[in-house]
Amino acid sequence: MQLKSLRLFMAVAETGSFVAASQRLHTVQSNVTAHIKKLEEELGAQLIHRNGQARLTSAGYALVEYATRILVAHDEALDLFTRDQGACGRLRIGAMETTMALRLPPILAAYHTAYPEVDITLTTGPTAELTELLRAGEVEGVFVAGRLEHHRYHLLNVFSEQLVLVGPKPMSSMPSSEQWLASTFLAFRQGCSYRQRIELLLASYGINAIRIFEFGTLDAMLGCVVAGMGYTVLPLATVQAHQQRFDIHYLELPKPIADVDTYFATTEPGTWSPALSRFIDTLNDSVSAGCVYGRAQS
Amino acid sequence: MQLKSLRLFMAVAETGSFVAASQRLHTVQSNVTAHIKKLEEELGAQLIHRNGQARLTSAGYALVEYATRILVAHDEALDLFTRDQGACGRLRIGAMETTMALRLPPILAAYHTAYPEVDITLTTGPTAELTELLRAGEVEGVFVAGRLEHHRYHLLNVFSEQLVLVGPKPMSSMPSSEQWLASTFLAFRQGCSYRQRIELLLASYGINAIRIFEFGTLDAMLGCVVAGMGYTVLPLATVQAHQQRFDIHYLELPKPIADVDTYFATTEPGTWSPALSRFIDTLNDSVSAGCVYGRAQS
DNA sequence: CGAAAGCCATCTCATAACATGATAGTTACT
DNA sequence: AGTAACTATCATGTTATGAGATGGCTTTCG
Repeated sequence: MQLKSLRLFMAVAETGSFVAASQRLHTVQSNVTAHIKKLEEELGAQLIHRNGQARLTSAGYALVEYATRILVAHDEALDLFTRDQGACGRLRIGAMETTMALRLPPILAAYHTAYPEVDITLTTGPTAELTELLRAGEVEGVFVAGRLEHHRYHLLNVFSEQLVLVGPKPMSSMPSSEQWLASTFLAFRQGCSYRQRIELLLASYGINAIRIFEFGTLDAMLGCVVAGMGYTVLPLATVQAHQQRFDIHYLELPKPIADVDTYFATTEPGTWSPALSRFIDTLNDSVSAGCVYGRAQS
Repeated sequence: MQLKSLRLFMAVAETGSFVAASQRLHTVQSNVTAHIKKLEEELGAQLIHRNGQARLTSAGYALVEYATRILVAHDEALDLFTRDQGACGRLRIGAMETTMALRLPPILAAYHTAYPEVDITLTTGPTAELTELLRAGEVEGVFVAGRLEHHRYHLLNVFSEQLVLVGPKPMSSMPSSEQWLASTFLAFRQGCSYRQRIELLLASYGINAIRIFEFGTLDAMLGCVVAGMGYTVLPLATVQAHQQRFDIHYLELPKPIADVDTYFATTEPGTWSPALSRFIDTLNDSVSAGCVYGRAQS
């Protein structure tokens, strides 16, 4: 059975004539005859009466229902891919906790307003986990800190964050080694790229082994900072957004360590679903950002 | 886009391999490549990652939903027509009032029990109207009295009725001409074949013009018979079934006029939908009857 | 009743599409 | 690096398809 045959069949059913059907679908009458005949052979039943006017038989009447379902689904699929604009289905996105909390809401809102038919699934996690999800194809794109290094991905530089050291009291300078050793570093669970930054920073101070406490959510972590449990490192914008609710203080970090770019990473263009394409459009509209490619590396 | 391509695509999606997909659908790997490639060209998006294992891209993931819908509908249609047994959809049947009331219920019940998925639409009317409905394709089969004479139909002799004259009092012989002229003949509306019979009978008595009162339903007609409004002609079985409720009496009519066969008329076999085929099966199971064809006549 | 017009089935032919098998190129794994 | 498994590409024979012409059938109109 061919989609073309079903289209011709429906055209005959609707026009009541083989000739009219052939004209509607820009082909020739003999073609219509051949397709209908083949359909009839496959289904083992005459589909159309040929007594003067072409009317549906009982069997044809029964086929109409299925043909309609098939062709409607086909049309929708074609429309989705070929017609610009419009998206539906599911969109699975991953993001870091901090990005999710601060940067994503307006973008998601804009996207959802524009394409309400898309079901969005959000996953949060540290950069390493997100990268793995993307690699495994369980999400269609992830917001991560720093460039991905494992595969060939399409990277879109969407945000530039400035990391700051966050503590319970005002700080005028970096805590001393003694202070570090006396406190705990609060971080997201393994894989958080911010955490790697602070480890790098501490290493430059000659501090290698510090106590680390891992959190799953931002709020819990900030609560513990306020309680004086230790320090953490977060984007400046995130800290400022939470200073109303938490009595936290920050210290700017040295430039090369402080600057972190957040990328939206996906597989290469051309593999994008319409829903994903539209999301990237929305992203580009929301931020003015450059666009670079990551390269495979062993 | 071809159904074959979608099947291969789904096979690749499910097996995760072009080779496995080709084996599952009994074809060759290069074929799978070609079909997927064509699909990708048509949709303008890469559907499958080929990095070692064949995983769906975001676009492929989006297509799965539509492909599933299309293929499920296709499978159902094929199953419906090719697999024996099973029927669904709609079945539109017409029948005379008397057939509907007495003969059809057990048959419809049996059919509905066997094929609950079929929606049955019943239409009642006199033979002439039913014939027209069948000709116009608005019903798939009709129960009519006597052979259809207009087109080439498939006729199934399902019931043999014996017509009797029905009146309000016991009769030992045919009413006299005076009695006829003094009363009314109660009949279903124009087109009822029983009515034609009585007109034939009366004509043999030399009575041509009698008063006729037309009814739409059996109950109304019987009520009027009881009230002494006139005579009517009905199948013996129908009269006997109603003698509990109505004080009616009957007189047997002369053989050639009394005997009426009820046929189930449909278009020719081969045009039957599965639902209709199953119905005819059920009919054949319910009655032991011969099977004849009506012929076209100008 | 007969002629004409419409409509569909059939046929042929040229072209396009397809399935196949072999081969080359890629990637992942050891 | 070498191997194994996988996919892309190519050449080829076959099939399927679409277009046009023709003929038979039915309906319609004079």
